[in-house]
Amino acid sequence: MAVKARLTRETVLWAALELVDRAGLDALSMRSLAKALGVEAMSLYNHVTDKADLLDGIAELVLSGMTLPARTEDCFADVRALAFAFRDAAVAHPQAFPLLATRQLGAAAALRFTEAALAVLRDCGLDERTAVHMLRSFVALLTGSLIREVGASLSFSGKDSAGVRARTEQLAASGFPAVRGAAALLASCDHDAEYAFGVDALIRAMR
Amino acid sequence: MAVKARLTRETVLWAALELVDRAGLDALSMRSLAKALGVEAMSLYNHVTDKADLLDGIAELVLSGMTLPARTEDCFADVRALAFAFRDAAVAHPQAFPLLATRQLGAAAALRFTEAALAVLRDCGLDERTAVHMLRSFVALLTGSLIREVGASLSFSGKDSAGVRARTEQLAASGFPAVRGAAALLASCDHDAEYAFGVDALIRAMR
DNA sequence: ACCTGAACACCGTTCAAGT
DNA sequence: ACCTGAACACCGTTCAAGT
Repeated sequence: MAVKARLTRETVLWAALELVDRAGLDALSMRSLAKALGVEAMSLYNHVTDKADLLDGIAELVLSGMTLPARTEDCFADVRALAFAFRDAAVAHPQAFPLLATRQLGAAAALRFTEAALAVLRDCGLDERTAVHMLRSFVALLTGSLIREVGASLSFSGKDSAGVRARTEQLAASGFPAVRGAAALLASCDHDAEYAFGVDALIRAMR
Repeated sequence: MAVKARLTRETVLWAALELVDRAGLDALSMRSLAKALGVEAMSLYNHVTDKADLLDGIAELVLSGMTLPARTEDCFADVRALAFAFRDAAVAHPQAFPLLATRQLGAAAALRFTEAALAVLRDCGLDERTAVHMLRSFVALLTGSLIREVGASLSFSGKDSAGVRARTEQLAASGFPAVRGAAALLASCDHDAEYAFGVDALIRAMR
């Protein structure tokens, strides 16, 4: 709308992220993005080399939006805060998160986070090698948790009580005894609490 | 080749998985799959409802190929064995793994694994609620680890020593002190050891 | 330097028609 | 019941042409 401003890589990436937030990853095409910008599809190629580059750019944009927590005197609390900063950045753009998880983010965008995390882990008394291992374990846990969370989105959060009840009954009738026993627990998921459980478990392992 | 056998859902799914293993997810289209089966694209719709159903079917196929380890007297060793059975199933079809991670696998295919894991965790002395939390943390860690592993594939495994050296220098020149210090460790990744580190950390937290 | 329009070689999916 | 062929409404990307 308004006057058609000159395109830049920044405006293209922001518009792409906005489109993904609003309509999902499947709705993002070079043509639909161009239309949202009031421009022809081919104009985009002056600012991104191809669609893969566009997706990389979106991932970097989301990652660069992460606010790193201030340090405190408690290094374990700092680890926890970093984990939740990661989550905050991800759930701010849930539809875009698969891009972060799936593609190898060219170190550049991730380095701020890596630097902060390594510094905190070293302060907790880990040697360099162990700090890197621990960082990788944390990132894997956080990534896996968030993939489940954004994949499950509404239906699994427990808000949809009819769905939860239906799933509980289905699990209870599965014929697997341990599954039957835990049916109600398996049928819904408090993502925030689940995330905290995992983070705290790894922190416990660290001590 | 040979006589053109009648299509079934099974043959369609197996051919799809074979195509993904050989040429990657991007190479899988209804048309390319049909050609591989010596058939027209529209014939596939007699056996899968649409492409999403096809992808679900592939995910289930991979998951159903998992060999669950026999129980031992050591429940913690059993947890570890389950984690590596999960990894074995995934790396047998690395190109297909993003399908498992991304989509909500309709419980059915995952239940065998869930049942085995819950039983082992209960035997380790966890109550029902904690066992479910712990299972979710494990699955998140394993999923996140495997996404990194299949995403990084060759280049990051340490085999490509020129690449490792180039990445090390780049990280060392990044201007981030903690990153610079750990540059060599960050530049490559022994996926098997990394996986074991994460699994053992969570097991330590469990005890 | 940046944007456009037409074109190419693809997609997933529908529908009516065959057997 | 299952397979086909033509068609529809899309894709990403190229290229030559405009300004």
